Amino acid sequence: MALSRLDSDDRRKAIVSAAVPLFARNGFAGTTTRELAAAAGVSEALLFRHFPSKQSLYREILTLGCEGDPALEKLATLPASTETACGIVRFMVRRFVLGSECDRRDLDLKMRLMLHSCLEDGDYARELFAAVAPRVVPLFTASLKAAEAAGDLVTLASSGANRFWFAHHVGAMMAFAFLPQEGFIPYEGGIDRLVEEASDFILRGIGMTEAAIAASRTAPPLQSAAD
Amino acid sequence: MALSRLDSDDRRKAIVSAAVPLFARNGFAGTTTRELAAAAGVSEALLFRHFPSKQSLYREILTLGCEGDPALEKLATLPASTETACGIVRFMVRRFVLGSECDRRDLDLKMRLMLHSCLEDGDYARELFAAVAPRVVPLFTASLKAAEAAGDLVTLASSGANRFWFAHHVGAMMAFAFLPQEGFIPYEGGIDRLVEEASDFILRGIGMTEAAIAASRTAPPLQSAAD
DNA sequence: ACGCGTTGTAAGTAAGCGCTTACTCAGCCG
DNA sequence: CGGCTGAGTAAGCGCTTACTTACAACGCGT
Repeated sequence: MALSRLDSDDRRKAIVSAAVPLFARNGFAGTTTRELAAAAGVSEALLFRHFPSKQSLYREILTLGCEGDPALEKLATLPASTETACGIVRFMVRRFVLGSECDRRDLDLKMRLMLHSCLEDGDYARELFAAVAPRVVPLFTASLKAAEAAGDLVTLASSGANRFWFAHHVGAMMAFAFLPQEGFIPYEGGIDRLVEEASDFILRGIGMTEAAIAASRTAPPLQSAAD
Repeated sequence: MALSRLDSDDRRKAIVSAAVPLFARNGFAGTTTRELAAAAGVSEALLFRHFPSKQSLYREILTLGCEGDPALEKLATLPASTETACGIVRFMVRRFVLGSECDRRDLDLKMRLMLHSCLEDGDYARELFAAVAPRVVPLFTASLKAAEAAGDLVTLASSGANRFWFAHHVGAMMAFAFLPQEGFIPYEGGIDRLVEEASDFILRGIGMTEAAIAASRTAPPLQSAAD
């Protein structure tokens, strides 16, 4: 096997990135070290030189996977407003259903690791949400307040953070439903309509007025625009 | 091992019911035939006398698990109405978060099998939803129409079935979040408040008026009452 | 009492698992 | 060049896996 020599760090990274889809697809118990080595194009022995155990390779993948989405960084620059609240919802739903910029595979892998974690100890899921939440939830709740002040949002007793999670749940569950080749929820209508209906459902759910929802429907997607 | 002799059918059932929690907890690849035999209190050999393979035992569990929830039968007796629509939503959310009548374990097992299926081929999930949907969705959409006629529901372009699935998604995802010992979503407030906020979120989302939502909040839980 | 089908098991099997050992070879410094 | 270091592997270790085989014990009709 003609194998180009890499330094330790690059080889580690190569092994990790080759291992991600395997663990995502088959889970920890369902993936063998032989498969991992073959996918990385190296011998099993080399795999164990770089990682003391299969478990430690899996752990490394999960902790690396906890690094937040770069798309979240853009959010920080947005003003708290009705438009931002609506934009976050529509962006999130579109992303869950369609994936990020036509890259459905990356979403697929993350969702699968997420589900595997959820079936195991939940550590990965917990850390992932702990990393993501502080970058989105404060902006979202602030935007809810701004929308309320602007008369675009009904005043509710419900917690802003919880409303964010409910919104997330609708999107996330749709992503799960599309994980198998053939989705398992018999939605009506096509994908685009589904995204719009789900977004509208959520916006109504968080208390947005019909006028604000209608306005957001034709607004451009999220960008760090003027206030 | 002093083992009471059972006839073939009873032994099969005993093996299946012993196997369910193992497969649910550890998945197919993560469960060994030794563990299965030990859990059923029989030898591995007997296990293979009753099931030609580990896979066939797993399949049997999944197909048996597709049989609908008895609680769904009661629904058929309900009239299509605002109260029924609200009742279905509140019932579903409570069930997903708290489990059926204090039996959280059963819910746990079904959710886990569901997730495992979702990570595999999705067949179990698809069949389960195919079995459940026709018993709930028609009543739900009919109730939406009745609510709309009664002035309790805003008229929307959105499909009734899709609105049902969105409602389901909020509840299901909360159930997933509570699968690990420690939930992985940082909800605010206690469980009861969470159930109420989620239900209200959904009811607003499907287009229910605030008045109807408020009325349903104090209504008794679902029962086949008079119209 | 006896034969016979069914229920059950102890003791395997080959194959595959995670992981280790003992080794080769390329590159680099003196 | 010669010795050293670190990347890389072939081969196989001990153990577990899913699955089999050969045989024992029960229950029941005759």
